[in-house]
This record gives sequence, C-alpha cells and structure tokens, in this order.
Amino acid sequence: MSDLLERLRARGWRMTAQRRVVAEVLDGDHVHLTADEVHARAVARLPEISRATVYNALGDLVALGEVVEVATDGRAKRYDPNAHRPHQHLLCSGCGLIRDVHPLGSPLDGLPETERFGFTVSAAEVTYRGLCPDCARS
Amino acid sequence: MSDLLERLRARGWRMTAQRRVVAEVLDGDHVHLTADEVHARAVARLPEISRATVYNALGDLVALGEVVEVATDGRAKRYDPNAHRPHQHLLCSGCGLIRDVHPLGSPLDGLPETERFGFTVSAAEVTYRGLCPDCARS
DNA sequence: GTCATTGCAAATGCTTTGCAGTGCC
DNA sequence: GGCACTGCAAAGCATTTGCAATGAC
Repeated sequence: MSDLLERLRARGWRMTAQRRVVAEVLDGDHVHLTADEVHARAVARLPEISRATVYNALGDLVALGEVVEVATDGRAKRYDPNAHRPHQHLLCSGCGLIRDVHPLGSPLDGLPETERFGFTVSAAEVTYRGLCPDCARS
Repeated sequence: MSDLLERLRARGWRMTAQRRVVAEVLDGDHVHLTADEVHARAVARLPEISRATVYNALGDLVALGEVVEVATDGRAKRYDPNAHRPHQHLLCSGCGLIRDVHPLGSPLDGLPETERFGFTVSAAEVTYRGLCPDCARS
C-alpha cells in the first residue's frame, strides 16, 4: 500500500467519501482496472457512488499526474496508479488485463522469464509520445 | 505504394469495389487513419460506401494480419497497414496522429532527431503483448 | 455560507449488429 | 445460383455533460 491518499491530501485535493474510496481502490495495484471495475469495487464500499463520480475522480487523478490513463486496446481505458515508478506494461490480448512489469534490459531483448507472470509473450511494442508540429504551435 | 491488393487477391480475399477502395486508401501509408477517416477517403472514390462496410473490411484485414489495429489513446482506433515491416509509433498527445518511425538503437535511448518529424517527444512507452494464463488455457 | 462535488439521466462518439437486397466467384 | 458482402438503421459500450441538490472547508 502506498501513500496516494496522503499525497492527495497534501496537494489540497478536496476529500470526499467518494474520492477516498476511488483512491483506495486504485492505490498501489499492479493489475490495472477499467473505470467500470473501479466503480464496481467502489460500490462494494460505498453503495450509492455513481459512475459519473468515479469518472470525475479518475479524470482528476490523471490531471494531477497521480494516475496514468492506459488505453492499449480498443476497449475501456485502464488506470495505472504507479505514475511515479518507471515501469512497462504486460497486456493480455485475450481479456485486456494489464500488469506492471519492471524488466532490466532493453525492451528489444524481450521480457525476462521472471517478469512474465505466466503470460505467453508474443510481441514488444514501443510508442513515443509527444506533440506534433501543429499541436505544439497552439 | 506496396502490393497489399495483390497479397489480398493471392490469399483469396473476395474482392469487391468497396474492399478494393478500403485497401487502396490504407496501402503503405505512414500516417495512420481512423475508421472514420478511411470512410471519408473511401467515399471520395466510391460515394455510396457505408461506414459498416468500412468497419467490416478493416476487421477482415486485421484478422488476416495485413493491417494492425492501433489503439494508443482513448479515442478512435487507427489502422496501420505496415504489419509486415518492423517499426515503432510516434503518437501526438494533442490530436492523436500516429506516424511510423524506424529508430535503430534501444527505445530507452530516446528517439533520434532524424526520426522525430518535428515532434516534441516527451516519453517512450513499452508494452508487451501476449496471453495471460487464464486466456492461454482456453 | 460558498462553491466544488455529487448523482441522475440524457447525450455523445465510436463501433457492432440484424436483416433484406445485391453481386462476386 | 449460392452464399458472402453491402447498406441501412438501430443497438451497444464507454464516456461525457447539464443541472439541481448536497456537503466539505
């Protein structure tokens, strides 16, 4: 368990029961959830929480840089709470599950056996993010 | 221009005017289009082509392994026709534009200046694809 | 007390689906 | 000529938005 809650409080994020529950659900997980899964787990602790509120809270956390939005397949986005720890992702093409991994060598060498968690790894994929000339201009 | 059309014919893909136009629109492009952009360009050549048909054709091409579905942001999927050439992606966080790049060194070294195409690159991201134990079982 | 946050429900964007008609092989 | 492909319109998810009521600071 990490100190996500404390960081949020320290940064002056107005704390409500709903937001606390969303942050608690995410906190430190190494298997990332979709907004709907976060909502389902939040409901277990706070039955009246709405989907819109979960989306609001997740959007805030992303804007604060405490959580990273991961959209690696065409389905629902997933939310990665380990924004401050450098890591890479292991994605299941079958069910969309995403796990954090921490390999040491170059990605092109493939993922070490010890970091595969039982997955059958078939490809490594690299994406560079930035702004294109047009978007950088405005 | 590549030989996508010929490969498709050779593999026995039933050719229709609509499918040909979709394949022609994609063929060899290094900036990848969304389904809607493919539809727009297809309409320019074949006004009565429907969106559903474009989705069908794209889905087929992906199933055949001739085109790769790229879903790097939470928006519309984009279609990469260069499935047979190893390459990486350069993504604009502003507008979602995706371009192919062909860097030589390790991704962790960053993207060489000659491969940036005017982008301001801020991050490199690695994803390993495969099947999780549960999905591999079935 | 004020103003941000919540919940609801309706709207949006992208994609898929059902089904009758069309046309490729 | 059979059966796969097409077009249309309607349905389906994931997500966003508008707005009145609520509650944190």
